Amino acid sequence: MPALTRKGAATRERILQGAAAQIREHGVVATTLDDVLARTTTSKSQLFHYFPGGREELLLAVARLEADRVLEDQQPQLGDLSSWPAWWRWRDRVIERYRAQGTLCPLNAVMSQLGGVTPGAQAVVTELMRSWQAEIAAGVRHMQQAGEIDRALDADRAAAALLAGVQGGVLIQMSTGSTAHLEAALDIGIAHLGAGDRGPA
Amino acid sequence: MPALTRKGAATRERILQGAAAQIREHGVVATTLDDVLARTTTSKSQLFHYFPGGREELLLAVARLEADRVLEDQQPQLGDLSSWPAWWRWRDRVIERYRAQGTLCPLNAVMSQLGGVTPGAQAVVTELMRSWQAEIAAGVRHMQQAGEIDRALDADRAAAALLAGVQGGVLIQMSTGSTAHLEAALDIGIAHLGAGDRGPA
DNA sequence: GCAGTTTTGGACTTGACAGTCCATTTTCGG
DNA sequence: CCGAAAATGGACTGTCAAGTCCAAAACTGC
Repeated sequence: MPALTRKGAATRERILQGAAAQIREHGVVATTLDDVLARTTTSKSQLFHYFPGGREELLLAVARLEADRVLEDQQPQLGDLSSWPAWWRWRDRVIERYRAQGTLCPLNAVMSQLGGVTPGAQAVVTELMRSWQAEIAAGVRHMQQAGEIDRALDADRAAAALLAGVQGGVLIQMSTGSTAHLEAALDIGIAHLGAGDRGPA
Repeated sequence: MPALTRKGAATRERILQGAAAQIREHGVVATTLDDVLARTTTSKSQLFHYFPGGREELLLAVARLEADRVLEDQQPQLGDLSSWPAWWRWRDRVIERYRAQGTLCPLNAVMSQLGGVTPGAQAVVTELMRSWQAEIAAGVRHMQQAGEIDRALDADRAAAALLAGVQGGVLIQMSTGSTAHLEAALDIGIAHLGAGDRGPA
């Protein structure tokens, strides 16, 4: 890839964002390169100029974008799990986020397109899970420091279980449209950390 | 659809099973109708004869098949959650099942292909989740009857959370290849029901 | 303002795959 | 057996989308 002019960088970005938007609206399967071009008023040669790997490379770039969004959308709550009310605020944020997203999960869709095949695709999700879990675990440790959670608890393991609950809750929501499972997983998961039942709402 | 001859029924079944196998091995995206035909030594006209809706109808039929497998593969353990050792046996069974399946989840793949678009597709998953959760909840209630679980616990809600944990654990395994999250979700989820830590292995 | 590099437009190639059609063979009930 | 209904083979079509290519335009540094 040659050096990028300011104009070039802008075009590349336009294509990327356009692809992400198109996928969010219509799903991966129904998104063709021509759709993206039409939406972004660019041409084939440009797309392949900035994404020499073609569709696959573009999809991977979109996956990275979406993975970042997932964590950003949970901030600042996720980064500050330092009191029980803060935990419940995070819970509300997560539920609200996915309720708004509806039954279309761009990341999951892109992933099952790229399949376990692509090496880079796995890396994106693995890294997302890693940092997500790390932030939750940090919150657990913080609460342990504060004496709010039993120090005997394995913070990483607890975070892993809670994360799994969230993932599953979202997955189920994709199919059923209901956030009931997500809510149950979060409520019970957090309560299990030692928060008792939900305190002051 | 006209009446099915015995031979006809056999052919239909061969196509269905062949499609399922092909998808399990190569994923949905990489599975074409011609692949299925080649593998099952059938012809185009047969496929469209038995699945007039073409690819989409076939995919949906495969989804139903796989959904059934999911529950069957957990029996008899899932149907007999009547003691703590039984719960842990179920846990082991689930983990073993998904470890064996590896990083390819036919059902999830088929679903994100059919998207939230198809009405029938959602129904398949929704029904799967419903009965899965019902079986878990039945186990919880059984344990409550036996005095092993606090009767104040909401069985359905607990089952929902546990199910979400399992789903998420599996989903994460698809990407990372590790069953760590699945194990954590099951261990902590079951322990939370009141089993304390894992008893006699 | 010149030379080299980057950017752009868009026509063209290629391949693949879903779905159609019809003629032929097999099965089934009576 | 016999006629109707079902099953089968496989060639054919149409479409659609990914990716290639080259020549023209714009931009950059000097």
